[in-house]
Order: sequence, then structure tokens, then C-alpha cells
Amino acid sequence: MYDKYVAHTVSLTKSPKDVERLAEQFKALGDGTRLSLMMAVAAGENAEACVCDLTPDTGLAQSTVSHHLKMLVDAGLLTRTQRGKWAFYALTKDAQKLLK
Amino acid sequence: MYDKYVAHTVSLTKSPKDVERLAEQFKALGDGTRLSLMMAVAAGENAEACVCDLTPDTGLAQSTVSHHLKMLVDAGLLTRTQRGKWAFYALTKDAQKLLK
DNA sequence: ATCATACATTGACATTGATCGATTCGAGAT
DNA sequence: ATCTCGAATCGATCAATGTCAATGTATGAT
Repeated sequence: MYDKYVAHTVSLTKSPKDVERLAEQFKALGDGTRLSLMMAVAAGENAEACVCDLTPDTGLAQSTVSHHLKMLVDAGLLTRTQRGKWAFYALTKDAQKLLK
Repeated sequence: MYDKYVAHTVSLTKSPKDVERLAEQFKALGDGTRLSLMMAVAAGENAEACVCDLTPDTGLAQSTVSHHLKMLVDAGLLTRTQRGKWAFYALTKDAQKLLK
């Protein structure tokens, strides 16, 4: 009922700790390379992708891509699953919310 | 109809330029201080606030807060309106979408 | 056991970013 | 004109970040 008068953003309901966590997620998305990686993962088959698929498009070194992916995992935006020699990354719920 | 099978995130529909812009907005939100500022603005009367209101809570120098606000404006997340001696900041549509 | 493949980790470097104090600017009020 | 107050800009400093080459690690194939 207060919806008309009170801005119902994320903001009003978050503790300082939540704010820091959210800021961390935004920061993780706040880089062109990483945002592109997220997009590529979302666009991949079964909405997942392995590093070998992701690296070429970026034009960056494999180690750099690996580093970015780790940041996204640490931020809670990607999951990592090892299957054979490949590591598959997929979006988390948080990521889907933030990117929708 | 493809909704069930295709991740319909931001990702799939954005040009490289849009991606960079979006990344810039995420980056702007990816800092605890700035995210708190956004929240404070959203929580303010009429969903706006002036620097004098915002500065004390941050515990930072006024110049620093001013700098952060400029970044948020440049990213298209805040508007700035001068009224008398005060500068009032308010959320943009983009910001409301990203923070909802 | 050895080898190749797919990633991760490390160390280094250059760039960016957050912060402050000091100064400047602009808009009323005197 | 001068003064004051709110806010923006400047210059400097120090920490954090993006990047790569080199190396390490784990997995599967030979």
C-alpha cells in the first residue's frame, strides 16, 4: 500500500552486510569482459559454457579469463562444475535476477 | 515460448556498446559507498537528497561524496538538480530497474 | 609411466580508483 | 561589493585491478 509513496528498491531492506555483498556482485558485473562472459554463458547450450569456449571471443589470455571467472564465482554469480577435463560455468539465481 | 529454453537475460539482446554502458552502470553500483548513496537517495523524501544530507552518513569527506555522486550521474543512475544553494540527486529510470 | 589437454595459480607490471585537503565556484543574504 | 554556505574541482597519495607469461595441477589417453 505504501508502494506508491515509498521507493521499493533493494536499498530499503538491506543490512550493511547485504549491501556490501550486493556491491561485490555489481562490481563483478562492472567490467566489460566479465559482463560479456556472463552473457556468453547465458547464451551457451544449457546456459552453461566451458573456459575453452569462452576464451577465444574475449581475445584475452586463458589465465585472464580464468581469473575473471573465479571472481564471478566468488561473487556468487556463477557456479563451477568439473566434468572430465572441462570446467563448466553456469549462472546462479542471483545472476539471473541481476541480469534479467 | 522459448522462454523455458532460452535464458532471456539482458545478455542476448545487447550490442557491444550497450554492454559497455551496462558494465559502466554496474561498476558505478559496485562500490559500497556509492550503493549506500543510491539507497539513501531512494529512501529520501520524494526519493531525492542533497549532498548535505548524504555526506554525514558516509563518514567521508564532502569532496569524496561529491566525486561519487558525479560518477553515478555520469553512469546515468542519478539526476542532478540545482535548487537554490543545494544540489538534489534522484534516481533515474535505469537505476530503478537495476535496483528493483 | 608418459604425454597432451584444460584450467588454475603465481608473480610482475601498468592502469585505474578511492580518498583527502585545499582551493574554486555559484547562489543567496547582508 | 562582501560574506557565507553548499557543492564541485584539483592535485597528490596509496590501494586495488586487469593483464600477461610462466608455471603448476589434474584429468584422460597412449
